[in-house]
Amino acid sequence: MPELPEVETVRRTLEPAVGRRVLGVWTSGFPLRMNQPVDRAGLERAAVGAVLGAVTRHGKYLMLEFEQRGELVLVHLGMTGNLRLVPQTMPQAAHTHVVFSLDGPRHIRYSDPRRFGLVAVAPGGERRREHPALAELGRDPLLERVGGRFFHEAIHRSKQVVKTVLLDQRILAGVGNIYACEALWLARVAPTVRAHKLSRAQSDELVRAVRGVMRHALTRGGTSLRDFVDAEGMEGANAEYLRVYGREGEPCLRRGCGGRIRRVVIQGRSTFYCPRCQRR
DNA sequence: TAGAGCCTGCGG
DNA sequence: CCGCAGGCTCTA
Repeated sequence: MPELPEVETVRRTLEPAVGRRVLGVWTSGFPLRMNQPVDRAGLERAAVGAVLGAVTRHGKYLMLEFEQRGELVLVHLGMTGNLRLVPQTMPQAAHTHVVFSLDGPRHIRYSDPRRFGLVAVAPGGERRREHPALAELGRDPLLERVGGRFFHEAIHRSKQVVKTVLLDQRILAGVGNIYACEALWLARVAPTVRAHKLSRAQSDELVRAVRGVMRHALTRGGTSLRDFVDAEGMEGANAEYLRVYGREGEPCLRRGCGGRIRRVVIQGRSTFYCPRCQRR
């Protein structure tokens, strides 16, 4: 479900919880990503009794940071996860797996029907990269300086196709299937091009496109295709601005192109592009 | 470095 | 019933 713009939207809408004290943690007992059980004792150690100091993000990972504590809570939404700030009295939705009760009228609930997500404890501060999920994360294109030089350097020896490289979280953190397709369309690069074939200029263009489609999506509160909602339960409005994703067989929206959008499978993921205007 | 696997739900 | 889904991880 969520890529960088959606996760950032959740982060922002979670901010009202900053300053609240965590009173308790509840877990469903169901395992999450890779059948890993949620470490309830660890969550209690990291959060209970502490004041939520900040909600930060790197790529698709959210981090709940607590005042006067040495650990943070790491959250990844997988495909269908969501973090909601809801009234304590609201009935618990199906597939709720973690709840942080707060000293205010609302508490934080994590739900995830497919259980591909992650709620875990990681060391705080500079040591956060000791957690395996963060260890190899690449640069966040909206938080860090990422230029064509960096990207070109990272991929110029790769034998992979460019779509695969965009999805590699060790290079750019936060790009997912939708925005990879959208950025490639915007940069006029076919997803099947070998990464090492990209010129420095095309790398510049592609990185700019990644940032562009993400910033734009963020201003719309993210893309809701089926079930994405932010912490307040609001859907994003970006779906109607998608240029290629999900548009197989429809006309290319580039002025004067006249091509038809094709769907191919790359790395097991549906990939949409215009064979007419995206260079291969 | 493909491909399978992890899960549930939805739409055709 | 079948295929497909915004992600990641482990395996051959």
